[in-house]
Amino acid sequence: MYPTIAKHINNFISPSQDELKVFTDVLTQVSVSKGQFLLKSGTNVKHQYFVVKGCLKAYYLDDKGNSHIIQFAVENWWIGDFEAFFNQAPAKLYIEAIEDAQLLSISYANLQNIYAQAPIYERYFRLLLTRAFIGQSRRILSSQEKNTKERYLEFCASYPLIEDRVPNYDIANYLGVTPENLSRVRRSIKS
Amino acid sequence: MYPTIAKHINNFISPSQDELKVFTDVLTQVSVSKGQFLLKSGTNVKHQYFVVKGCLKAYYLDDKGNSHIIQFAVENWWIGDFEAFFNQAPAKLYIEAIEDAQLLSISYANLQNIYAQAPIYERYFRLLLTRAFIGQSRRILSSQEKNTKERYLEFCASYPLIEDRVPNYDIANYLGVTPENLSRVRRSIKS
DNA sequence: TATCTTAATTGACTTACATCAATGATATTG
DNA sequence: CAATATCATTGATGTAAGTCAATTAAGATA
Repeated sequence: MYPTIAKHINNFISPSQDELKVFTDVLTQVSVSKGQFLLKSGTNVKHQYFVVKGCLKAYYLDDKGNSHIIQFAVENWWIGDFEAFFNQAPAKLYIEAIEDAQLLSISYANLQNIYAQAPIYERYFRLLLTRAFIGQSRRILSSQEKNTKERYLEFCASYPLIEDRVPNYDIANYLGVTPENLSRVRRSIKS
Repeated sequence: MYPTIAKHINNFISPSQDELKVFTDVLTQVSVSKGQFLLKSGTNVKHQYFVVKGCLKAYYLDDKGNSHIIQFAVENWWIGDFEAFFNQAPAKLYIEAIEDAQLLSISYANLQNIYAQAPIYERYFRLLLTRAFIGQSRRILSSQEKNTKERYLEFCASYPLIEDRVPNYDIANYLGVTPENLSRVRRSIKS
């Protein structure tokens, strides 16, 4: 049952068969085609999503109508509007499929039940969060310390799987620069 | 015993008296005077610190010799080189007292014991991490979406307690701008 | 209080990146 | 395959913020 996510969980914790079942039993399969939305700003956030197959982006649309990509997700990543999920508030993010995607979703209510039934998952999400927190710290540092060229190279090194699956303007957006600027930077790298 | 941190813990979880004791029993009191270091880059990171009194900053010194403030901490905040602590690796950060400070420290080994003895603390740190993760997400978004003036105003609104305790050049550094630029921005706000 | 040090401000100049506009390259679709 | 839309690249120009240098203000120390 859901071998992909089971394997992922086993990378962080060592649940018993029963504990594993507690988790996988409440998962639901979800599919989205390229260009479609898994979540839209303003709607209620009931789920977090684990990517079995495909590629997605999570972005914020600001007052001026500019989008800001918060996160990409490929296989074995969790994605969602984490803040809204945690606070059970309306979404501030859009989540859109960059490729056709298959996901597993878990609801807020089910996750709370899991924490009660199998506290080992407190640890699982604590470890996931730790990793995500460290990743974000690096991103903040990087944005202050490095210029666009360095950040782009770092991005390519850190996300070799993602780089070729995501259009350039999305990478530029993620890095917080214009596609024009990224284009020039990429040319300067080649020469 | 350590009422400050006990109160903080009770904001997130509801431990029994015994569980609370498990935690507070292993805490150690630490003091640092203004200008002194709680941690220096390259040293082993054995502890995380809870601020009972005072104000500190955590910063990274890059290859070019520029510092980048990652975090400020005042009363009731945890501070440390979280990545190094988690990976039990040498510190990349410096932690320096901006005001004379009193802290409580917890060692890595003790924390692992606590997780085993009182798993409720998995939850405590999961919730702390969740909050910190959301805060970082906001900081990343803010740095992309907003100009210096807006970010400075946001900083003042978000950290009213910290603003008056931290020198301007430290705030500028945290925001990722020069003190000169922040000075001009502040003037433009007054008028 | 006077002295010394450190921080904040201001001015002149430079630069990295944004913006606007046009062209070239790739996909997508009838 | 041609037509059309979308994305990437290139050029010209504007601007926010950086850098360097000097001055003023505020703390610290004797």
